[in-house]
Amino acid sequence: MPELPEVEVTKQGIEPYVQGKRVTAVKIYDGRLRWPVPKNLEQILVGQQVALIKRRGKYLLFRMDDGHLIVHLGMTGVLRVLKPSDELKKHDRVEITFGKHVLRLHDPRKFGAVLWASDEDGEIEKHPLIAKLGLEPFSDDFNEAKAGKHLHQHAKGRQIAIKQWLLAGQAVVGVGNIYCSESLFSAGIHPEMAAGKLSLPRAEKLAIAIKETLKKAIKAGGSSLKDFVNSDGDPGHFMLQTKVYDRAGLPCRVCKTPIRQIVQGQRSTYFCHKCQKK
DNA sequence: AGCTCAACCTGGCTGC
DNA sequence: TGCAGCCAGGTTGAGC
Repeated sequence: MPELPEVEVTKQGIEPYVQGKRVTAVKIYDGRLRWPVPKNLEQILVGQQVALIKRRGKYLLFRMDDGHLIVHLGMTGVLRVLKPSDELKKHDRVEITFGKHVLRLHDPRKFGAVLWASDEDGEIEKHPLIAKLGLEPFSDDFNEAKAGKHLHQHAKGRQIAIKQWLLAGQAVVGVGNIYCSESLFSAGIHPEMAAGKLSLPRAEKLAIAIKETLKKAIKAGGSSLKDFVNSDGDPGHFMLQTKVYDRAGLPCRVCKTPIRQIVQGQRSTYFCHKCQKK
């Protein structure tokens, strides 16, 4: 599920149950995630309070007394707030208890991560996983005046296809595989164009497209994942109205030309070859 | 430094 | 039904 919108919606959903609360227990059901979950996580966390939760790219950073709990949902991770008595489900990996509520990470494919970054190891912004991330799409550094210039500057000289460049998240974070195709469509940019060919006007158009796409998706995510306390956690069946993603062969919603699917960097890309120009 | 590609892991779907 | 093969929202790390 998780691209930036889902992570943002997850953050908003769990915040009321977690912020200001103190950890009373930790259980690791299967710690073999992307990296091993620290074996002593319980020892570290119990007694510590969550000051706040920040989202950085697709990472959730729980500000604790002595450091940060880093959580990433990978491809299939879901964080839900439940009651301690709620039945464990297959693929539940880690749970953190805050008195009456537990936060459970459910992650079938185990690409997610649960890590501890102590304050003793320096600022969280300098953590190896965080340091090289691009700008936050909704930050002031990526505002209307700056965003296009930033993208233009960052793409300069790059030979890589713009789809892969954008997806890499070194210019701007949070644009996953779905919203990457969607944003490029909205900006009228062909995914195979060399990133370095991005003109300033088109960079500005792309910046707007990215923000609009993510903003709409956050709204949609909000309607698809509404009740984090619900013990069955069914996210519902909200169908995202994509313009190109997963629409291979179907008519473009603008010009009716069949949508094409190609593979770039081992990932599917969808686009309209008539609406999107190199 | 930039780029490509394999790898991590499980489940669901398609087609024989 | 069964089974092989392919695909999937992310990201790193090795190797050129």
